Amino acid sequence: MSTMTTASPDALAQRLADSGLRSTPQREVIYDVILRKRDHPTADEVYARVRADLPSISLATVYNCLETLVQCDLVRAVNFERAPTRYCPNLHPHAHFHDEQSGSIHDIQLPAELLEKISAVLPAGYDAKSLQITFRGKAQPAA
Amino acid sequence: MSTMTTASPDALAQRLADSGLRSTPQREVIYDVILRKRDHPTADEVYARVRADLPSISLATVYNCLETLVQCDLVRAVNFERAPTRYCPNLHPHAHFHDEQSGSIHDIQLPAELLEKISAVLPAGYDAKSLQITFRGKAQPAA
DNA sequence: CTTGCTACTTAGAACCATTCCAATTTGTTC
DNA sequence: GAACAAATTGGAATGGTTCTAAGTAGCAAG
Ligand SMILES: [Mn+2]
Ligand SMILES: [Mn+2]
Ligand SMILES: [Zn+2]
Ligand SMILES: [Zn+2]
Repeated sequence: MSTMTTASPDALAQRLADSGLRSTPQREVIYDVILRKRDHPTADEVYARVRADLPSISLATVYNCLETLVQCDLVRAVNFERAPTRYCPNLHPHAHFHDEQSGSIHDIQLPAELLEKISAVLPAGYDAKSLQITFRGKAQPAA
Repeated sequence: MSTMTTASPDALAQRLADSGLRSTPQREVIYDVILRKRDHPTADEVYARVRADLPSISLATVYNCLETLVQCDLVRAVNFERAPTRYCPNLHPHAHFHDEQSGSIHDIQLPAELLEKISAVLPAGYDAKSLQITFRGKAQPAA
């Protein structure tokens, strides 16, 4: 299978190599931190978590590594309004639900059938490379 | 009819009064500028256009007035990634297509039927107040 | 009218997520 | 293990937006 959606930590070295990049402790720990707790942390939150393992890492490196992971398609960057960018390890096509109460982000699975219907709404001449769908409202903690 | 989608310039004074706010030259010109050219200008672009009529307006006032218009539901604020906020006079529910070549934003009409299908994808317990749909890609100048 | 009250505007400082920069460190290749 | 390239680092810079404090303008009694 060619598209991997829940990449293992080991996939990192391979992906980096494919792009002519090196595997470094910083990149490994950052990727690991994002895979482990599958919320949608900001760069600052990643920084805080990574420092447990790498106390001397710099925030600039966190930004650099996150950018690298995004380029390598191992992580997605998602934005809500003008709030700090968040990072998402879910590579399936999915929507985001932003809970206004808690500030938390929930992934919403999207049936392929629906994605097609949405893309079909584009007039001729429009060629969409990406589609972003964001809900905002109240989310009950599901039982 | 209760919901107005292409408000006249005169609607402004009424909407402001409804919220206990005053109609000012700055608010009138800014609203007018956004209605006239229905692209999706940034605050800076609004500032540039408004200065033709009000050369001494300040950028802070532009931000203040735009915020007021958004609160009064006369204009919508839309964000693309972390780029400067853009302002949209189209109050119909619609998606946005961001043309990567030109940087321009195009409104995409959404059938109510599709909007329902999209909202239906939310699990029980999720109550969405707003939905944002953004395409990104290449758009041919339609004939 | 005038006085007082409040809303509004203004210039500039502050904010803050992110990017840039120059210097150092690290890893890889011969 | 010298040479070279890639990556990391701390700190400065950036830039859209918000804040602050002072000034201005419209309105409501008196
Ligand atoms: Mn947010
Ligand atoms: Mn943009
Ligand atoms: Zn996600
Ligand atoms: Zn629009």
